[in-house]
Amino acid sequence: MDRYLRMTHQREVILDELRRSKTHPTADELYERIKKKLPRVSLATVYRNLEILSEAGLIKKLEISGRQKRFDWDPGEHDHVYCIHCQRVDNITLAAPAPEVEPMRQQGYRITGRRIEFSGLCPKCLRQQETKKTKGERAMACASCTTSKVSDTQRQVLEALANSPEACGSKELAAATGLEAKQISCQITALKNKGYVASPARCKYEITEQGKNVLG
Amino acid sequence: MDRYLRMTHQREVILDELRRSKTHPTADELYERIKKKLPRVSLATVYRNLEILSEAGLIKKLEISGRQKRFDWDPGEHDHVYCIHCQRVDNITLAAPAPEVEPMRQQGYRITGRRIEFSGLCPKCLRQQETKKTKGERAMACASCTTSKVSDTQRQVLEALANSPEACGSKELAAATGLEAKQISCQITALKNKGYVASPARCKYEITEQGKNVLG
DNA sequence: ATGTATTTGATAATCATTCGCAAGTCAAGG
DNA sequence: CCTTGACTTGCGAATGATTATCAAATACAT
Repeated sequence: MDRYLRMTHQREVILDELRRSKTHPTADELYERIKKKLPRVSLATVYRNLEILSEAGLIKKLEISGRQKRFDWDPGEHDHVYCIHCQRVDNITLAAPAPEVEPMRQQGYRITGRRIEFSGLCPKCLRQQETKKTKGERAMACASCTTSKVSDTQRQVLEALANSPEACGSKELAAATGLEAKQISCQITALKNKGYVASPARCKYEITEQGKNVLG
Repeated sequence: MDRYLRMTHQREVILDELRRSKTHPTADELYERIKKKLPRVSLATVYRNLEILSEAGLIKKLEISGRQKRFDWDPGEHDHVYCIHCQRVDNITLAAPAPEVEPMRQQGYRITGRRIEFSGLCPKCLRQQETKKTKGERAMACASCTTSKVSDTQRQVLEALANSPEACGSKELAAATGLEAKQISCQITALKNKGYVASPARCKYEITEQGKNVLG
């Protein structure tokens, strides 16, 4: 005897919206889409219902690496790949149909679930990566904090800042440049030292006049 | 040319403390232990160094299901089980030595990593579960919100509250009773309706005189 | 229709983790 | 031994994702 579950309008829309998505959206992404149909929904409602629906087995909550959880309209058992660059998650079919079992109750555990998860670069990010020939930039990133001229990476960051209408955080810069958040903060520090970037508020950055000259 | 890595005292202690732990501690657990040796360390330092050390490949960051990340002194490739009840994480050895591969670049992805993760009940929680014969309590939990007498689960929660010297949150109650957080909040609501529990502050609960009578 | 358990919206709270900053350290080169 | 500049640390405040609270609104069996 399961707990009673009402089919409210918002519940319906949430389920419907998830089912029509080919990707595995986060609660937040789903919320943005649902707002278009139900402008008054609360983010909490989306979270609540995703939780309830996955408890009821109608959908599945994916706890892939990373911060945000994603949701899958298909509650059946299957595995995933995620892109370490853009965080996208896709289904994947294993070559060996038999996953693998282990001596039941290994170490005294009673096993009730298993999860297999691959990671790598999705086609899109792969292409992007190849055209950018990253060179040894990454390891050198922090060493370049004091050189007077800006590196390619720093130029990228500066350009992103120049294009932003207002001060933005490192997350946005990471998204705009396609660089890792790690790198961003390091580059920001370097750029601040050079006087090309200013921080009007904590965690917010903007390009200085001096910085614009570098780009120009 | 890797980035220059200093071996500071705190770095040393953090690495040492992780290496001597048989389990896979969270940053927070590690912090608690390290504080005993270095009373002035900052939690941020622990996080920072765990991140740096795992980037350097000296340790490994585990992104197991759940909120907190855990750390493994063994950076070699191996798989894990975690207890869905107490969150403990252990190593596990697979029966089939060859996990499984899939047609490289499936769906256009360039695969660079894979993770296999089992879940279940650890020996300790298994025993605890068996002695408690949970019955159908769980499904009925919310339906019982209005019955006048308290359920076994509610009694458990009340006892935990009675034992607490001050008002406590649902997380603590979950820990004290071994129940799911979900259930706790439901039971708290029921107990508040009955007048056995009061909430002196948001998210904090305490037992009322009336509640104590029920227990007595 | 009606009573009532469930659900919603809005918002505050939580928790794990990260960031900014100023002060402190370290190692190599004078 | 003393500089120097990159690396680190402690601290507190900020972030981001998710969850909880609570009064008001709903949906459903009867």
